[in-house]
Amino acid sequence: MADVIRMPKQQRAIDKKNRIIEAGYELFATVGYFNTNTEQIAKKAGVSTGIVYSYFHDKLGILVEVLDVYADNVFMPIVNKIERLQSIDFDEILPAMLEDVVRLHKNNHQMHEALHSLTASVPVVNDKFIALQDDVTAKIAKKLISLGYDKPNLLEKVHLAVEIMQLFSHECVFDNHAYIDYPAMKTIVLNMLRNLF
Amino acid sequence: MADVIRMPKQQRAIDKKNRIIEAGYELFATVGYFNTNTEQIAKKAGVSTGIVYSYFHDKLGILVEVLDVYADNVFMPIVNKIERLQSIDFDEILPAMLEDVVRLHKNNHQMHEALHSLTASVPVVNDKFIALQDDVTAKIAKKLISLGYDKPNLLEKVHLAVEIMQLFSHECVFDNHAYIDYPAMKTIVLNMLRNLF
Amino acid sequence: MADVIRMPKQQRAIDKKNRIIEAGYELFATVGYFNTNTEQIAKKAGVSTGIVYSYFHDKLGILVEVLDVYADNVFMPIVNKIERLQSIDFDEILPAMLEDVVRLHKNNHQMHEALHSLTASVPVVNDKFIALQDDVTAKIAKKLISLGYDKPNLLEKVHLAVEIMQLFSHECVFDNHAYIDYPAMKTIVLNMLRNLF
Amino acid sequence: MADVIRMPKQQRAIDKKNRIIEAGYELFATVGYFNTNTEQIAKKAGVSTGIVYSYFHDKLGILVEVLDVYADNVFMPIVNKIERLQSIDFDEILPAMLEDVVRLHKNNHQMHEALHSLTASVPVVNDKFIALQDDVTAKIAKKLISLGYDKPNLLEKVHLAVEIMQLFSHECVFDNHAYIDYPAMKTIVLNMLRNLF
DNA sequence: CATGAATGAGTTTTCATTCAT
DNA sequence: AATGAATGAAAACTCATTCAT
Repeated sequence: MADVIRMPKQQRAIDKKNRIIEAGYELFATVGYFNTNTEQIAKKAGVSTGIVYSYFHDKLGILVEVLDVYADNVFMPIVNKIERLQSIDFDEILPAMLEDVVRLHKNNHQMHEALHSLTASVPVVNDKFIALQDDVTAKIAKKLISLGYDKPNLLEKVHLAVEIMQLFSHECVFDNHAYIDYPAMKTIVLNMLRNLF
Repeated sequence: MADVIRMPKQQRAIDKKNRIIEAGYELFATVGYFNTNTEQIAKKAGVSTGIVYSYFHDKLGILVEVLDVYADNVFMPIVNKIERLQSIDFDEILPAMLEDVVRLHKNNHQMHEALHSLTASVPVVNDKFIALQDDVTAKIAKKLISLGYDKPNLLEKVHLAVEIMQLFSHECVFDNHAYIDYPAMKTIVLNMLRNLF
Repeated sequence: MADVIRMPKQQRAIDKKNRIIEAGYELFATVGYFNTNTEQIAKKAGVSTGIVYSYFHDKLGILVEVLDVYADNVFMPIVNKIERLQSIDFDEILPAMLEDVVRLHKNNHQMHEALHSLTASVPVVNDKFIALQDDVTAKIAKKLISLGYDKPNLLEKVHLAVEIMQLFSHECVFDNHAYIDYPAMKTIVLNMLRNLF
Repeated sequence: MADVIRMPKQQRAIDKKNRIIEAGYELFATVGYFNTNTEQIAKKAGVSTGIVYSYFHDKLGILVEVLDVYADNVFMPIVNKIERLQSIDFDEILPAMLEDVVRLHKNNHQMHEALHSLTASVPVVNDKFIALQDDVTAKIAKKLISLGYDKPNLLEKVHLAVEIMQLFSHECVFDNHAYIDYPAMKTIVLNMLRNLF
């Protein structure tokens, strides 16, 4: 493993690093981490294989930064939106948030799968996922409390709500089950969430 | 890839095949499919590497049969129990079923992760997972109808219920979030499920 | 690095392992350890690159076994001969031993260089060399004592004698200095050694 | 390989070149030529990797100049001292010279090892080593003759004496053998050398 | 002159699969 | 049928050298 990794300062170098992350993102998302090799990443990014190891310690290092991008793409928009709320109206918040989660999941579901698939065998991915969930839950709960929410077990509820939204998004995106009526399911899910809070 | 694979008929051969599947199960569950090699499987099964290719087309072939075992271990007990019900009493059924799901998940969660992780990159695993979910949902729904359940969107509800139970089991097993009060969460989940039906 | 290495039991496999060691011996001797790659070793040994890693943990593992062969080729014949002595007559022993050292060095000097060159950067080689020197010195000293030698500082003398013989052999083999009259030098060296004991 | 290399004339450039040689010296000495890369040398010298190729044809070019520095550090002081002698008194010269050789070896033994290790695989290093030994031997012999020494085989004796001193220094520096009494060995070595001339 | 980013061939090592015995 | 040695393509990673800026 390379001793030192380069922190690119010139714009061109930053672009290059980002292109590698993007290429990794797409390849990991489409064929999976273990089915992607560094040469493919380099080729897709339009760089040499060597330069990859100037910017990343190793292949896993790319994954870690891809995970950060994923977090920024998928969770941050939702958290940011919640944090800008002025008042609590779950009848309004929940449908809007569910829309967002579904939409963002649609754009990133392959990456979600690819990353989730590594939690079992790659500790750093697992740790990052947990930290991300903790962060999201904590931020949303904090905001709700600051807006006056005062019922018990808020953290558990937020955690569950986020997970159920993801679960539903997952169903929508993959649409694997012919017998499922998604609009109906959506209504059911929103009812569940409404009752939850 | 081997042209023909053997359908073992003698008991000794059946045992051998099963030992390979078991070895695969344990290894895939503990270190993941991509981190396991065929030599390790053969060794753990107490057979030669060559013989593996008499019983399975390739490494993926082992995975497929491991997946079947997983289905039998995890889903079938629950489905069977439901199918033996004489009457519907959700206040009784749901807590009992949740207990079962958590317990079975505890025993098989590593395999769950390992298999789930392959849905993105290995089509056959994805297909099998979907078929399994379809089957479980259909069987439970059918039973409930036969016992007189007549509210709408039953398939969507069953599907959701099963997924939420798994989601909760997953949380319990990994216990990754220090701020979660699991008994409280369990009550919340059971309430959600109770309201669902 | 391979988890396990194979201990070949069949004669064919033993031969193969030996052919790899031999190939390594020749290549390390002629072009040096760092200028030899595993593919070259495999090719010279007439085996595939993969099989090398069945018999050796890694490239360094080959070096270690090559070192053992070197020790057997170069030091053991001399030690064995000393150990078979019935009486001490340095006027007879020293010239004979010097002849042996020169001859063996002539046959193995390239390996000597190659191995010696690694003592600085490869700890295991250094350790083996030291152990070898210790062993040779101890065995010769022990034999001399058993034959009645009773002057002081025997270990220092034996150690020095062995090193000076090697030094002279080295000079003879490489014959790098045009101005050196080797027969004359030999006489001088033998006188030194004779006076030493 | 760079077509042309620069002969630095400005002081700043000379400093830069010397810093590269120094950096190479330290790195080759501590971890060996093959375990050092040009980036490390450049970094340690405080220059860019590119500039290295303005002053040296290639990595080997650095080694060659490092070797010159080594020669200046280790052999020249001893030769110079001999050349300043006014009369021959071996009882005085030999212990003093041995002291010098041991001291200089102590300061440079890592480089000695590193360079010696390359004689087998890098012809230019071998050639330089031989030329150096020839030069040292010739200069010392010439001086002794000019001071009236007239016994035969002087070149052989000087050559041997220098080598034995190095051999002893090497033993002292590494101190690898627990059973060696170094003061006693020193006395033995000095006796040998005294008898030699 | 100087920089350090970039190249890409080369290195070590792994492993699914085959095949001689 | 069974063994496990053998294959060789492919993977991750390194580094001497070049070159755009």
